[in-house]
Amino acid sequence: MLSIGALSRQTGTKVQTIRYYEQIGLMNEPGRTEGGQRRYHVSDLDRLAFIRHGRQLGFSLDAICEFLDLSDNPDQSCSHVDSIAQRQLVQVRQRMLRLRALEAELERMIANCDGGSGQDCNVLKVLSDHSECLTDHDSIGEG
Amino acid sequence: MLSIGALSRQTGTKVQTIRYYEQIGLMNEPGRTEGGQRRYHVSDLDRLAFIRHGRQLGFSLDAICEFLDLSDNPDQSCSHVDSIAQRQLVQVRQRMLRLRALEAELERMIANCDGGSGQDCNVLKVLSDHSECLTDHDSIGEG
DNA sequence: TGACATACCTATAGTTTATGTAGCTTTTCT
DNA sequence: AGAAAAGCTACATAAACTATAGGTATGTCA
Repeated sequence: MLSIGALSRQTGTKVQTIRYYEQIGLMNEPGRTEGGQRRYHVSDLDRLAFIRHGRQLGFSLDAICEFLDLSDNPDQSCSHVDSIAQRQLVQVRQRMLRLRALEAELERMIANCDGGSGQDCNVLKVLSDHSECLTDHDSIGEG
Repeated sequence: MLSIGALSRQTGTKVQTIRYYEQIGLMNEPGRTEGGQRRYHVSDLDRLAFIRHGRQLGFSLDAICEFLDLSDNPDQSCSHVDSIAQRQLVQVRQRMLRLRALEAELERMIANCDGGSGQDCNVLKVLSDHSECLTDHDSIGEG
């Protein structure tokens, strides 16, 4: 049996966050000691690790909820889950492209700076460029 | 001159969000019509597009504020610009590293998912197996 | 010109995903 | 036994939006 602190340490999740996940129904209510402290099973640890991993990959708690549902009743089709992951991958790739542009611009600015003359800053230009982003307007939140 | 709705459509930003950005000082207060409606210049559109792209890349509004400062006062002292740019560059590179790891994982997830039943859904497998995960533990929020 | 739909306005409250704090209780360690 | 560490609830705060209510402007079509 694990205390909430043990769970916290082993998953890198704040204690409060674990309680929050319980509150919103993402984690099951665990058993309690006589004195009222939470005690978890290893399966809870797995579930929490799953959730955190999903968050690290950028999935919303809602999406993770769907993953967990599928995992709880594995007879359903997983195509929906798959499409969520696909969408996430598209976003990740778009972000990388933009980051590369931004990296180049920052490097250029820093180089110019060393040269000592007055600089022009194109940071805004590289990221305000609309040409390659017609498809992802709705992609800030995830689904 | 663009209405707030036009700005909204062209950048994929909710009208409320644009007003929110104005409220917190990220967007300048635009001119108004006689009747009190906001009217924007194309430069506002660029600025907003920049902000949205920055957000899509995971930068906080604070960080975006710094970028905008660089762009607004390009004749600031070199050392100031340089230090901000350096710091942001570090962030950008960290972000790219993380995204590369995520990309690999998402690819792994999606591979072999034929939309069949959840029994052998790779997405779920990848999410529950943390061992091959290269992403670092504390990297969920942004800097 | 006038009606009407649509877009816009302000103000306020709610959402998501947590994190922080206060004041008290339980567990654990020596 | 007594203290320190960890846990408890409840409430507050944060960032970055998003929604709603109730009213006003604007633009278009007859």
